[in-house]
Amino acid sequence: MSQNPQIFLIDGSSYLYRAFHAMPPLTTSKGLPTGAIKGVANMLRNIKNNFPDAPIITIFDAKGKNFRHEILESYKANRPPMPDELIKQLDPLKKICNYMGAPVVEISGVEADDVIATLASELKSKHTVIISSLDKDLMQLVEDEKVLMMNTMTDETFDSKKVREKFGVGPEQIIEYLALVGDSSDNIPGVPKVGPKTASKWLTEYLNLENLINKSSELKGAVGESFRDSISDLERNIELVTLKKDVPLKKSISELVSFEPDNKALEKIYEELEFNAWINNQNTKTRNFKDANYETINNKKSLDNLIKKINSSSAFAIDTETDSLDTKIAKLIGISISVKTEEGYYIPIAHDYDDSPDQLDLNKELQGFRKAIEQNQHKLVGQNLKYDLPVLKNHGFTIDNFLADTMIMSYVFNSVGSRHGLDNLAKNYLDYETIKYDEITGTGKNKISFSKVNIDLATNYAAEDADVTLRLYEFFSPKIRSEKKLESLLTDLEYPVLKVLLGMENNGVKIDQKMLVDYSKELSKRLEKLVNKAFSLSGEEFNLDSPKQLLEILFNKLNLPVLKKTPKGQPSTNEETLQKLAEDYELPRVILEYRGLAKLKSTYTDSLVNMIHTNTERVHTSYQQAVTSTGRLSSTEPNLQNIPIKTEEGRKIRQAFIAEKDSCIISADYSQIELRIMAHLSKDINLNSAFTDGKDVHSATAAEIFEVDINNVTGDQRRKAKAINFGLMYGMTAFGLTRQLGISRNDAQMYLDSYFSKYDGVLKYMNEIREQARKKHYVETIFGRRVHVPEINSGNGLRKKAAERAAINGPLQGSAADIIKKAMLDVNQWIQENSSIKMIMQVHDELVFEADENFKDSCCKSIKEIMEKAVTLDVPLVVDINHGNNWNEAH
DNA sequence: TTTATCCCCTA
DNA sequence: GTAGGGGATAAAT
Repeated sequence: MSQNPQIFLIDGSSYLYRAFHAMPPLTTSKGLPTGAIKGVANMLRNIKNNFPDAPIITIFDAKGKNFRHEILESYKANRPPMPDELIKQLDPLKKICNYMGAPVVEISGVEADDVIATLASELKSKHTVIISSLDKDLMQLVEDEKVLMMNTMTDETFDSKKVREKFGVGPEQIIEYLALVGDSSDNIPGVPKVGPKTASKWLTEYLNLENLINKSSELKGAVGESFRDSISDLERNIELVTLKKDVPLKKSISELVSFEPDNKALEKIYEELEFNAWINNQNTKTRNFKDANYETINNKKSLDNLIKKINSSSAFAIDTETDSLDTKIAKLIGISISVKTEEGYYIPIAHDYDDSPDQLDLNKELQGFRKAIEQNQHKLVGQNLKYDLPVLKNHGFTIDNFLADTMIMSYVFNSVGSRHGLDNLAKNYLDYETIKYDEITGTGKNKISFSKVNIDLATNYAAEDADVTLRLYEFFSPKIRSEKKLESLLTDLEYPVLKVLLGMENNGVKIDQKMLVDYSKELSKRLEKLVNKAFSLSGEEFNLDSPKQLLEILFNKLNLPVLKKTPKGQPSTNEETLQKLAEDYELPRVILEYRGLAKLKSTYTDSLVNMIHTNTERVHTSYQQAVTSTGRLSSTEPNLQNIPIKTEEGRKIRQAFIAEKDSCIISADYSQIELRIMAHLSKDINLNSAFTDGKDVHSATAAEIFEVDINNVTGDQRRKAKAINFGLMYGMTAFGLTRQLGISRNDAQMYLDSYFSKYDGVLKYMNEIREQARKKHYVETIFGRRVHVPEINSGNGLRKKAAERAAINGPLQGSAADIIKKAMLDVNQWIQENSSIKMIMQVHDELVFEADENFKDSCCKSIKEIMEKAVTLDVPLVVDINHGNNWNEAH
């Protein structure tokens, strides 16, 4: 290592874009976007923290064109303009850099890279220059002992050896390498057919471009031909990728190096940007909270002390460590508690490794602790309690209440901004990097059970999780408490729903295993026949499951016409395309049938059987309460919300969803709930009257659009009206309608115009929603749930339009989700008094029950009534309800 | 072993 | 056109 002092040159523009896309769309309470600022500023803080003595200079691209545009007109022509949301963040960020003592340099007419090259060449005699950037062009500047490059995101440092490893050529060859390969992000065309492999091979063999050009006749094949054709472009490419090292600077080097920070101004701008965690925290610890104190509880005295603290606290966080994600079999390895931020306690219970120390026994020394938790359960805070509560319950804790769940708090606060796992929340809201589970247990085949984790390590990890959970609780509490609707949504809807979901997951659903296994065998036989048929039609064997191989057969071997391409440019083989091809060819028809049956077998028959729990012989899905942007639940392992229904074959899967002996399945679903919500929210007269008069809504719509009597609506007219009604809820476009109905663009537009002229209340409502979204960046459901649409003012037209559609859909889908959640609470309340029925599934607008055969009719009557009364809208809510021996019969 | 792509199932 | 989960293959690691 060189003895010269280090200095950092930061490529601000490069990190700005990266942070903009990587960070959640944070804004201040006034709506100023801050995600990108925070990302870049955080990186600077880390550098300052890790290299406290190194000066930093930040370089940004100046606005406008530069000399490279004169060399190549199309240079960077494929770059979209900088989004508005990003432009707004430029000035505050540059201020922060300056205040931190990392002066900003931007010079017009050249790029940031040229400025960096100039600074590096001036500084390298007296400093070790570390260039921090994501841009590979800068690799050309690397010189061992003098200039290094670093990717601060991944902590990779590049010397010439690392450059050679990554690109196959040294830093001095990078310019010629780039001239050969080109750069798609800068829109510099390289030599066609020459990629990284060929370029490094040639440059290693011929050492430089000059030799390569002189001996170009030796180069073989199509690649050689392509090279000879492109020789004239190479000189231009060299000019484009070579960085200028003689850019005139406005400030002297010594001035830049000795630039002084302004901490007062820095505090002030952090306040304006609401980076609260950074205020008064100049020294940035990335891992441990300042003075955090984590303790292992392994004797009676410290346990009693902890119990006292729990008793006198106003809220305490709890987290369980176990050996399985399945709560039904998970064994409790330890429990962590935090009663006060910066404090955390870990009680190891079942750690078991060589020399593991004695631990307190759950049924002996920990009895008093168990009582304390039970008695203080109304003060209990957790992160994803749907996991911890059943685990605790299975280990003898009687808990059916809690104070807060930080995962749900985050979800209600902003369902869109980020994922709601603890690690993410700590990072996004506390600026804190947690110890990761994988770090202490390892991954893949080296992964060890938590019981094998050293207790000291486990204490740091687990106590930190409890500490972070309590901090998150304190972070979200005031924010949610000040918004009464959000507070009510959280405590009156989501928390009670969490408890209902616990019950449903525990109930599970009975599956007819034999039937599914038999069906799977039948499918295997039919699939084998189809495979053989496909082989004989195509003249060779291939993997029908591989779109890539199929594409080769269909379009290259058999030369079928390419009707559609995938987003990545490959000819598509999706159902829609194959359907059209099937009109003229047999193979696509066989593939379609194969795909349908293969999907049934792999996704439903086989995997559903695999998910039958050995202990209960039932399937227990996991409902995710903090995933969707709109408030809906989602279902995983297995997903019970996408069981087939549309085809006869598919419905056989539903026949396998059965009830215990002397019980039956009841299915209750809301009819047209989202359209009814649209009627309620828009107050459109026509739409409202269709529902209040109990008409068939699609026929009523058809009657309006086509100006016929509702009794004379044809099947085709109703089908079209139905498509329009559905499109309505998805933020319909004429283009979408065209595809759905297979009609011309003009006709689609005509139907739309006709619709909105008859339903002008709907049109008005849609415009109002878009307006509200633009102003507030979110829309609201009937229950006051917020659906954030951060890209509503995006400079990118496509994204903006997509955000508008999401804004229109949000209140409809979201209110429907609110309503069925409320219905679940009401029905569950009623179930408390009726042991003869269990709620077993929720499928967005449908609730499924398993009920005693003897009481099925009275159950149906009660459930229908409760669900229809869950909320009162301007239009009636209607529930269709049925019972049967299986889910298919009940639907 | 992980990640990306394509395809397809639901409300 | 909205909102999701997940299987199989192929490439990247």
